[in-house]
Amino acid sequence: MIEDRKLAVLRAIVEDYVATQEPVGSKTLVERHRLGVSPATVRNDMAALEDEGLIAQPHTSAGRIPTDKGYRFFVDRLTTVKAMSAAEKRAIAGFLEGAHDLDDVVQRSVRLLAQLTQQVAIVQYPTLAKSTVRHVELVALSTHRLLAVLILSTGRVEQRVIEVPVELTDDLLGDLRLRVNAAAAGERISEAATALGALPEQVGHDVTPTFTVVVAAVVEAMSNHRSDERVVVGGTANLARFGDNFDQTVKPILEALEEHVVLLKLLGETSSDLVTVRIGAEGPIDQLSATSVVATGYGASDDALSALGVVGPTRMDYPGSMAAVRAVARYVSTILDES
Amino acid sequence: MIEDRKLAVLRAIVEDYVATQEPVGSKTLVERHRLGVSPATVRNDMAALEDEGLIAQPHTSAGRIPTDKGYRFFVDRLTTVKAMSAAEKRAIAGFLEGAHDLDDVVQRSVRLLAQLTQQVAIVQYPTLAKSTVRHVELVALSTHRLLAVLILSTGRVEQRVIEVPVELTDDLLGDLRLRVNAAAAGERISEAATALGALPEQVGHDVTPTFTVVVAAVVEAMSNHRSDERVVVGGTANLARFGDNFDQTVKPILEALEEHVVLLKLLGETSSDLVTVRIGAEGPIDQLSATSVVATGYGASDDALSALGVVGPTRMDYPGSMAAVRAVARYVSTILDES
DNA sequence: CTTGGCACTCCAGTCGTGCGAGTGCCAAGT
DNA sequence: ACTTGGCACTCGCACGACTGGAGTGCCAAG
Repeated sequence: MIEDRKLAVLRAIVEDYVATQEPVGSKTLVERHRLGVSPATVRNDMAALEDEGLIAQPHTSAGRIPTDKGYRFFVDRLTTVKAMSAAEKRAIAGFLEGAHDLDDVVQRSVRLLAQLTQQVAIVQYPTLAKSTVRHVELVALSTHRLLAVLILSTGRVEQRVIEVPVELTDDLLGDLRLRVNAAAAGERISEAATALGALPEQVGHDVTPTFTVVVAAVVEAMSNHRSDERVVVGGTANLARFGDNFDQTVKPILEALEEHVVLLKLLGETSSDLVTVRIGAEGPIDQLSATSVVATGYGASDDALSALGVVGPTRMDYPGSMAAVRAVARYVSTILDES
Repeated sequence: MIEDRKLAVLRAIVEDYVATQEPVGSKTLVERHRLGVSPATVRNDMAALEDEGLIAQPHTSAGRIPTDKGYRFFVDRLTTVKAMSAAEKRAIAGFLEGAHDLDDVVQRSVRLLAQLTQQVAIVQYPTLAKSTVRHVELVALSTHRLLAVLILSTGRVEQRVIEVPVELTDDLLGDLRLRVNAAAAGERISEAATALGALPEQVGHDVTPTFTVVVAAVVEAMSNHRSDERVVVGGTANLARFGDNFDQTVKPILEALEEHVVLLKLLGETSSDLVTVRIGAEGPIDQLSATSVVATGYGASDDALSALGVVGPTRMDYPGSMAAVRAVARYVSTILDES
């Protein structure tokens, strides 16, 4: 039971500090939270918590603030993801309902997430890896160039300009289109790639080079990491919550947020159905060592296609953020499933 | 000649203040710039400049800083856009060369511009308004839904999911595709829209509703403002140059930068071949009253398709920014022309 | 019209000082 | 074995006074 109270104290410290952003002392603690004990008792517990490395004081004779380890403990053991209220659910659904476009869905999700959590939101575009090829369209741009447009089941569209070695005729283009679609349509892109690879061998000798280059471009477009790498960031204005001295705290974060490759690493390690929380220096990115990341996978039906989440100061409302991230991920998944 | 010196003083003040970010006094001024006169003389000139509203002092007994009006004067009369060095030109060309994709071009341009100017860069996607329709592709998604993909000469791709009232057959789809392309391909989108409008009347009574709804969706996709409205922002970390008190200065700017609609207004009023400079409160957006915008149109050949520019503190390096903006706009135009 | 001189202003940084929040420890109480 | 009130102690921080310096405006002389 003494253990229980210690944890209650930790929870209270975290909640208070998150709310006020100020180190919290024993006295204010017992005032605000109804722990049925005196400040002195709380002080003893605090000393113990400090020994365990869960809280720390910025300087002697200041209140305590949670350490990264303390937050970790809080998140792992002291928190249950609270469900969103019916009103919030309606708001989310309503906000995402109007989207008619993949871009639109992603865009709205970012905004929504940023607004709900009052933090920086990141949404990764649905990954190609697990989607199927709906259609491949080839359009002649000039005599030696064509545009390949790849339409995927997730609604994503990839495009490539391809230089071809021979002069393009309508017949050749038609043949190409037919064969490519026959081989690729309906397949998962990994399978489509192999199916396409066999194509050039099946056609007349004269057009083999053309087939080769086109197939290569289409395959490249399929497996292109750049497309997986697309992420959208929003709510950067919420970085204001970080407090002052911009240069040291916020600037590196903004820089990291522009490195989309970096963000993908951040989101990449999330598992599908669980909300992952990475606190402070736990993450792989130095520039974000003062921030926490709450993320989760999302996507149609069973397997996760992609990920979304929020980035904020370690001092953040974890339960709230986790709930919001989870809720948005679910709604986005539903919407993607429908279309 | 006294006028000449006054202007030289103004120029010197602007340059100094931009470089140091500190109010500049008469003494430091004569030291740094070789005006052949004494501080006292400069003081007289400064008093005159202040009367004219071109400079101001934050408080008595501090140096002077330029007012918005002063910057305006500086930009209009005291500055010639300096050409980029050969090395810089090569760097720009090299940076943009690798792009093979419209998205890529835009993305790289933003980065480049942000890096060159050390400020926030904004690039608007090429406008649809003046591009022509390359191809319209219709793909069946299910029995009553199809995906319309609109491929434009700029390389932009628009897509719409359309619900159709009748069951889709391959024949119907083929007919649709044929007719729509015949009407629209090669046309500017305004003309394509009218051409398409006539389509439903030319087909059999039974499929008219289908044609109507598909044509409507395609036309909507063409004229859709959302596509014109796409802008990409980069280099927000450079807002650190603003100095401190984040909340009051930087936060509203970040907020404004996320409102893409707002940014379009900002870019929208730029003329094609000239670099437009909007200083401080001259702009239409309150939140950006402490910033200046340097922008220009860009696009293939004669008519401007779109715009790009940078946003920074009024205290910015105008000649440098103008040069960079102009240079990048030119290179992007060239590249878009090629593809 | 320029220039040196001079009195004046006012910001910014420094140094003390006192207050208050918070702590740790101890002895007494339950 | 815990809890609790008391108490001395520690610092950070806000506040105020002070001062140095940069900068100004004005004036009279060149």
